[in-house]
Amino acid sequence: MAGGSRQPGRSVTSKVLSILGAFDAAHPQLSLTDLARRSGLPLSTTHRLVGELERWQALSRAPDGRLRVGLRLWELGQLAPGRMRELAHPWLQELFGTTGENVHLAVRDGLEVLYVDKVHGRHAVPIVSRTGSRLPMHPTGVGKALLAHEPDWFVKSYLARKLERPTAHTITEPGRLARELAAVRAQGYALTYEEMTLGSCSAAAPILVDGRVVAALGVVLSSRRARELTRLVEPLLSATAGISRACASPPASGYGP
Amino acid sequence: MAGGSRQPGRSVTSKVLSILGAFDAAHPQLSLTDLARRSGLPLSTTHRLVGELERWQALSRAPDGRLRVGLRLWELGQLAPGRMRELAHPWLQELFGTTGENVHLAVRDGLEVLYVDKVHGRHAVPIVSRTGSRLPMHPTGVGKALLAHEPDWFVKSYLARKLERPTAHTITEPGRLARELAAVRAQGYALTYEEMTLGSCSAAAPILVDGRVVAALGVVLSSRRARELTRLVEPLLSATAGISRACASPPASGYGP
DNA sequence: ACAGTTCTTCCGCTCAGTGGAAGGGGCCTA
DNA sequence: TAGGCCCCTTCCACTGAGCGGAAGAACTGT
Repeated sequence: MAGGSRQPGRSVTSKVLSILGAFDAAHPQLSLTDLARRSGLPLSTTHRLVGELERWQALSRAPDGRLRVGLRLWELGQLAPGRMRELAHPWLQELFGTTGENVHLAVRDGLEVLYVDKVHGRHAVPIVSRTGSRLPMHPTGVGKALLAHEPDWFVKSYLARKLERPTAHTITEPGRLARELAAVRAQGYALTYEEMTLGSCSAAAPILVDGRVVAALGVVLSSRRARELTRLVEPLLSATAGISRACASPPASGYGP
Repeated sequence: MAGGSRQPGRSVTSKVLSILGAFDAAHPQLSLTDLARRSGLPLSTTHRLVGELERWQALSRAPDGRLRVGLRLWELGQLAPGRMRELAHPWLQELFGTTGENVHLAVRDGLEVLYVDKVHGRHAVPIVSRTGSRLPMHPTGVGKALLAHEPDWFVKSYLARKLERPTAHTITEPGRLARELAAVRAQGYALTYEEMTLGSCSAAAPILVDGRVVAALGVVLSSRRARELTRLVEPLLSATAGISRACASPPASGYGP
């Protein structure tokens, strides 16, 4: 038999998606063989599919011949629900302007926070989060701000899992975390002290549109300057208020991230 | 016959790509039927493929049930060759800070400019270009800056086509445009006066890495303030120089847009 | 109630997709 | 120069995944 033992039950689409899914922040470019390995597809199949994807510029080749995500996909990604990002960006800039600190916009996706926008200075800062990266919710400022406003059942099921503990300061004890979240909800913003990364602390606040939390805005700074954090809260809150207002007014339809 | 007259010679991959390709800036969300129409696929086929794409969050649904590009594709797009964008962004911000005007980063893709980054104030500005949008080269500042540094054969073939003429000020006469490009190359930057959009003028300069032009930086402002344009050239050039330096130093590999 | 539109499901035929294997090319070390 | 190794590309005969027309379900407006 020529086809030998194929792998039944996998649609072509799922194969294409396996290929695309093989790329991530840690592996932004892959050789064909690596790609086949990571996607779990036979080399020849990968080869053919990659050819088709390349023709459409969904994938492109680095100078060294390795494959990477193509411009066309970037372009397509720009169409993803992004009015929020676009509207919010000027505020991120303004907040960056007044504070001089790294500013982030993030949304919840599943059980993680997805960073959707970022403004930072050009001087080398420890890169905790790139645009497009994901982190768990409980150790990050934006994550706590988002989680605090989720319905009870959601928080409960979040807390019920085994929580990662990236640093010794991470709060993972369910009772304490629940109290922390209640405080966040009450005061309208979240603070973190080295809960995700040693050396960094942050302040974050939720952005509400029509009473629903759609995103969170966060500021990160070096933990040596932790005491300055409270001074950042006021400009942070005025930025989130501004964004909320901007999002609330226009013809409401389709706010995602 | 059950299959009836299918459409042979189109791979599943190409169908998936037709579906994704049906989305563009003018149609960021589509109903299933529209999607089938625009992609040229039978409704039932579209339906099935959309289902698979949705499962992977490559597509998602707007509150009204229409389909749009999903978060997952945005995330994937963030992996597209973007060191340049990332490195350059702080300079765009700085340039925006010193000039207060809309700042763009663009690359050439095919015969068009693709806007890859943008910094603008929050006050209503006529949105000429969104991140991810395309425009022809000859009427835009960044386009002229990029085109001026392409090899002769490329420019020749560009000029040989029928050139769009979005406004009465657009330069489409090949001889005049060629002279204009020579001037741009000589002085190191390009200026436009209402050549793309009435009411807007711009200045733009190329970004060189290892002697190759990889992108262009542009500033747009209202044409009422056209005489201020020349004052923007110096900060513009210092920004492009800064970006060039930043791109040149680190381990060179894989600069795209 | 009825006509129009959009979405979803069904099903048997068939050809596009499949993946093992073999062939080509580059780059080491001996 | 030969041999070993890895990665990429091409080939081919089999077969089940994909196909799309058609029927039905779910809305919507009149």
